[in-house]
Amino acid sequence: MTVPSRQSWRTVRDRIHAAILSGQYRPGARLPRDADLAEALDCARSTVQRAMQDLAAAGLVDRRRRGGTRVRTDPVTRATFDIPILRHEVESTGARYGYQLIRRQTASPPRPVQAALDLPEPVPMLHVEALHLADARPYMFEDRWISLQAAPGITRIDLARHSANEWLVRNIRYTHGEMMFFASAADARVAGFLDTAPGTALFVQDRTTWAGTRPITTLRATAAPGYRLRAPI
Amino acid sequence: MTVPSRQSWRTVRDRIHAAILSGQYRPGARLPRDADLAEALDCARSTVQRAMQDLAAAGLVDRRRRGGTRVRTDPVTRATFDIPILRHEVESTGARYGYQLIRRQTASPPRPVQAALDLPEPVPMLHVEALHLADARPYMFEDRWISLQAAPGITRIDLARHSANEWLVRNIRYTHGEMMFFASAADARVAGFLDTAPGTALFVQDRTTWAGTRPITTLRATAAPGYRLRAPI
DNA sequence: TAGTGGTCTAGACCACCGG
DNA sequence: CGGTGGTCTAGACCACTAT
Repeated sequence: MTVPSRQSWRTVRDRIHAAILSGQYRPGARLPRDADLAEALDCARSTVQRAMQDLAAAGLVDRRRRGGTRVRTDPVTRATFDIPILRHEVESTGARYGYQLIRRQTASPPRPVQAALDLPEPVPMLHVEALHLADARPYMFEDRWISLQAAPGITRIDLARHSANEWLVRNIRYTHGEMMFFASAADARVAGFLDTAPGTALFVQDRTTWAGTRPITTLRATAAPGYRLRAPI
Repeated sequence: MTVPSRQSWRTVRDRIHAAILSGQYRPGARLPRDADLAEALDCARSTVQRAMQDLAAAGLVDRRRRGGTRVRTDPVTRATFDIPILRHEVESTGARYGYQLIRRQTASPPRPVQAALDLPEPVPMLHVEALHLADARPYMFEDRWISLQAAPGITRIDLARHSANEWLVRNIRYTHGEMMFFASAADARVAGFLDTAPGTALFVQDRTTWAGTRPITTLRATAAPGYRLRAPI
């Protein structure tokens, strides 16, 4: 008869986690194999498997066929964070979201953009510059290049009213991408948009997305002073 | 008879993902329920479940009991990144790692540190300042406070030879924590350590970790100019 | 309250890799 | 080659919630 032991895989995970925290299994130590843990914890092996999968994803243990499961000697600190639609990010702080188009034109992207998109040769793309506002104050300046091949529909959008950000995220799905975060001193132009002094230290993110091998868009977003990116770990 | 259909859950996931990308299921649309998808894709329901779990974790779909699975209208951009041990981060670039202790003393933490750790009242902690080097050049300046209650063993470590970073990560396990990233202008002292001019825009990360409700350590790491944090999405 | 996802079980075979 | 994790299956019951 099926006798579900009423313990979720999370409980099993936490028990194993606690055992590691307590020092029962030291860094580098090998844990019992799944089957034995399952017996000890009175659950099915697949439940242990599910729990271990989570611990491995969190970077706490390392699992190898034949090699067994070991407590990682050098656990990585793994953080996950969400980049929401800017409108929601702003509104979640209680501020009113605003948006302002600065530039919209078709052009051939400069070398750095070509490189970021892995373009072998220049292809006309849509270049958009926009300012996102929180309570009418500058929040983030966006400099974006959009592939007309990957997102042809973008040309029919009134970008003075709708942010390319939102349209793209809602209409063009990506398979993968890359983000880069760094600090940069504001140049005169960006400083002007963000209403700050040139040279101010600003938080910048570059983001590029693809659908398969086809680039969709690459973006440089420069946040106004005071911006912080949070991530739980 | 058991007839494994030789398709991994990843294949099932990718087929569903492709169907969404192709527009077969538009944003907001409801997907068939797991059981029907399983039949259509000729696999077990648990395989579809595993695939959907991944798509939901990636933020592409939203799953609710009774409500079914829907393509997210506002998919979040979710990034995961690893914060490795600095020694490894430096060495992976081909550079030689160096480490230099600047300060080590027991003291009562200042207000901001108390607040970050949720400390109701001041408690003596170990304060460590150190400089991490890449090929003998400044790489990152670390300003750390360590709970003597959570990590008593740290007092026996020769922090002039071993970075607190490495010892903690190898010996004290945390249950959760928080990271914050932002840009900051170098003050005179940090500028001196990082061999740059005061006012330079620098990439800063604050990191705090707990074991349950007990704080372990809080850290502010200021990277030398040029530092970039990468994250695949 | 009915329908859907969430989880558990027991068993099987496979893929990888260390000894 | 043998042992371990990875995955799949079929079936069952549970938990949540949209209707």
